[in-house]
Amino acid sequence: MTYEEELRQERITKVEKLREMGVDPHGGRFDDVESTGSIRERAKSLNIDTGEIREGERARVAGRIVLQRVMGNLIFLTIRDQSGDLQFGLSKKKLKEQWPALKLLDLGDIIGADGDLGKTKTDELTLWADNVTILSKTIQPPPSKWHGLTDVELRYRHRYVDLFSNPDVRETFIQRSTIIQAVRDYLIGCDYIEVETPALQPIYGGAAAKPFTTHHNALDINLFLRISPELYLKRLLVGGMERVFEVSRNFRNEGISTRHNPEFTMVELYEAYADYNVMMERVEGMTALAIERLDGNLKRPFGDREIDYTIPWARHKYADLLREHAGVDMADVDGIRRKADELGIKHEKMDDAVVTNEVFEATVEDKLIQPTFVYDYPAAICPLTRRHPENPDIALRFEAFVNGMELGNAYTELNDPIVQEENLRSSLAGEKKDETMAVMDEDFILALEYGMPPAGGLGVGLDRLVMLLTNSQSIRDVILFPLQRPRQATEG
RNA sequence: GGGGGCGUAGCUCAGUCGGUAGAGCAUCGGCCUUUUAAGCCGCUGGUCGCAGGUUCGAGUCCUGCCGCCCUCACCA
Repeated sequence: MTYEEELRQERITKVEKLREMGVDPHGGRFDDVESTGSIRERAKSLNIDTGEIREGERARVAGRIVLQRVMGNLIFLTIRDQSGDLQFGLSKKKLKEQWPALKLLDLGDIIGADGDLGKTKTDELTLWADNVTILSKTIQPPPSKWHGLTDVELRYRHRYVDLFSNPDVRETFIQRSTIIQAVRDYLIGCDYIEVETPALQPIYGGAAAKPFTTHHNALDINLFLRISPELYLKRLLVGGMERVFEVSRNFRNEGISTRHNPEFTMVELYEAYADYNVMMERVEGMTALAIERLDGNLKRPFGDREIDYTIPWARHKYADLLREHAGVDMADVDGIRRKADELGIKHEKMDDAVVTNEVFEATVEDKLIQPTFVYDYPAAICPLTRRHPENPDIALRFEAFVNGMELGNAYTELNDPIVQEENLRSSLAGEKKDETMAVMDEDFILALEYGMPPAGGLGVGLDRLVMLLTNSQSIRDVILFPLQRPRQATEG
């Protein structure tokens, strides 16, 4: 038996001992629990004196034992719930009958207690228990009681341990919920409705990415996990749903990095009779509400930088940035190709627009630190976007960048079915076949033929928004269970 | 796929020039009714990621492999 198994066996023995005492080691319903946060708040107005036990000031709390100080017949426990930590005082005098069971408590166990509030002589707010309920006797030892779990691999593989032993991690995911709820509330406040469209799609489209493929047995057909909900949401515009959004889990069968996870969450929205300028306001608006719900601070640290989200964000034309940072004119194809040579980009077999965008990505993107809308993209790489009325080589598209990272992407949507069909039929040299946005979807074209109102559309990467607003350097720190290569069963 | 780094007790980490694998915490046993990472005494705990190689001798040097992190490439 390994030492690890021994430690586990010792705890299993304690579980059996509890059963012999007639104590259920796994508890049950435990009503009317007050959070430790609420208790701390309540205690402020009670003015409990140091060393006082306020008889009759009742409290009922449940949580996990994260620290334990046993002094023979007096035990102090630090109990952690979602809102924070609170000290329990367990005295043999008050808990005579339960004492043998309470001596079996270990770090990591989940318990509940009723008692009077007080303060110890070191002025620590304490629940002096007169009844303790064991809610879950644990058989795995928790990690280091003050370092928590630091091994990054174990943190991701055993996120549940990471969450209860590292309060900062839990706080980040609570903030994630706050941010996404703010995005929803903002859009609902703009008269949007939330919808759900297929994640299993017979044709994938709406983005340029490799899909995951799967198979439906009963229909005997191959399906793709969506890379984007775009083509379905636009069908809803045709159907007369004028403002729709979806919080969409998208799947892209591509590399993993600090900014990419194979499954990620976007909010994608479409607004009839709007355009991409309105979408810029939507990005600003949802971000501002999220910040307001967090701490209201528009100037936020990210790594060693400070990002200022004050509205309005900077707006720059794609062509202007290309001229500024690459020193070439967007219409100067030869100049762009010379620059591509300089940058070591192999562009011989690429379409002009693809080369242009390669140069843009290499020279401009990492310069866009403060929130910036880059607008008016080369039309050829935007098959789903309406053309500029004065220049058919320009598409009414913007991308939002923060800290050199693409946060969002928006169009004034193309609603001309004839042009849309042409765009989907033509593929660009230099684009990989399975990674182009130009995948023909006959039913989508048919929908457009029935008439889609002019509209603005927008997608915002919510994982990346959460990264930025919570100062998280890796997308894995804002995704609860990021993809990891599975380990053999030998791993604990 | 290229480059760099990491992998030692349940957890957090040391381990010098190649010379008997260590500490703290946790666990286990003992003392303890006001602790705050409680304290004190005693014990237990190891496939040094895996497999080879060099060597009288490898946690340490070499090769291959596995996993993770960073980075470049890839990637709306």
